[in-house]
Amino acid sequence: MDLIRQVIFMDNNKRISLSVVKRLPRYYRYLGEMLENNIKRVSSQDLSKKMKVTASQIRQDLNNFGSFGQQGYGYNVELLYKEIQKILGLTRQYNLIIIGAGNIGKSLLNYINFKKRGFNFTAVFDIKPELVGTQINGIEVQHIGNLEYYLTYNTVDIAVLTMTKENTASVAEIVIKCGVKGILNFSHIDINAPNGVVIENVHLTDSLMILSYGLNESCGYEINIRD
Amino acid sequence: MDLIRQVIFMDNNKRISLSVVKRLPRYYRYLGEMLENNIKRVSSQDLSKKMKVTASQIRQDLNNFGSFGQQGYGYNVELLYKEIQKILGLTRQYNLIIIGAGNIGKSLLNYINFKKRGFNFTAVFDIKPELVGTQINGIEVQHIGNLEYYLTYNTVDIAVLTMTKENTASVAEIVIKCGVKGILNFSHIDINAPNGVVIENVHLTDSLMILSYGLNESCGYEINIRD
DNA sequence: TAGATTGTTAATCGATTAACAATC
DNA sequence: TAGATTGTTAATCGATTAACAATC
Repeated sequence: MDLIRQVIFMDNNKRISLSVVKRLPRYYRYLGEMLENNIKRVSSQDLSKKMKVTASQIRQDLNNFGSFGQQGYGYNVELLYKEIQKILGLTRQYNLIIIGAGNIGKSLLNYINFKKRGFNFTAVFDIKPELVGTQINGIEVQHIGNLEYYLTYNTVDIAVLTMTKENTASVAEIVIKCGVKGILNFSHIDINAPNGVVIENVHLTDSLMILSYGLNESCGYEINIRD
Repeated sequence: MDLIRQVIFMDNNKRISLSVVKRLPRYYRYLGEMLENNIKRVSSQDLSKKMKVTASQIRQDLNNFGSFGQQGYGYNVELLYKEIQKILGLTRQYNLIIIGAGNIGKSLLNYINFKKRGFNFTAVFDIKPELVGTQINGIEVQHIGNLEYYLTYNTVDIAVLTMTKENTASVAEIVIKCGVKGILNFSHIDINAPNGVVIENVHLTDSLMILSYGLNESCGYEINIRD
């Protein structure tokens, strides 16, 4: 759901559209699988068949960031994998906090893959007094009142918002004020973010509604969605 | 991440692009809020300011489905809300099953809003024997071996896949074979679906990677993403 | 009626695909 | 070298925005 034309400006004035950026994790995943299967090289055509995109798009996408292939040969899988890793910023570690120790918050904390990728949860906050002091996957839940203090003395890269939508606006304000530059928003409400703050929304209800639309053949639609 | 050009064909041969469909839940949400606040009418311009999209886009989007406004007046909030509800197929109930009783599966089962919207969980399956027979929010976990039998004798609209990616392909195959037409896929792998089956992917790792890209200012990017 | 705002056509803009020269 | 495949430019396609006649 694009509010505003979504672009990322590179310092050399070349614009990388969000459509391109959103495809990178998928390339990264396919290349990772090939790497595991000991596949050494891949042409844009090979990859296009596997991924069901055009070879043209793959080459265009990659060439936004540099020339990683070789004419007549294709791409070295490991090299390209590592390049995309760098482009995506996955060579560093990130500190994440969760605000809202409900069910979704808990599942994220227990999801082992994030740590493997360099996304480390360092703190959890909740508004409910009865949750404060309890441990989730080794992290003690703090009261939301501590949030601002915590942010002042700790570096946080990404705040994950899993609280009710009523509190989202005020919490987002604190988090942004304290310099957090990335927000993963699970609450079903929009966040007003200034430039320089990146927001990713995960709206499960929206996803179900889109499914619902697709399923609703009673009104005569024929469906052909993929994403 | 569009694999294939994403369109939905209406029976009158007009194509509704997925970009349009994906915006509908957001319109629906804003109209719902207005309704709660007793706002009776809204012009495309009013709405465009609130939602930070162009008025033109709103009118174009809506006119894919019919003429719901009135010149010189705008749109009746309640009427438009109900129209979008109908378009999205939210006037009926859906039966959902969850395959994978892990943390994400559990949080979805406990998420009260789905029921309110007509999305009812009717069964849960898992491969782990120790989980079978336990209750989650009043639903007994069944062994995955029962899945095919269950699908044969019960109507299921949407299967939510929250298991490990290793089992996703085989489970998806069963589910599709048994006639389930909607899949909400949380596992980090692509599902090969035939025409007529709608898939929504929720790839949390991808979302984090996109955030990571946006945060990575060290390589000189200036960021301006919204979604 | 006059003002406002839709529905819709036309113009623009951006993203995808095709084509091909460069070159490994 | 000959064949393959990239990087990149040009062509196409689709989505967004602008404009305005219709009309409430």
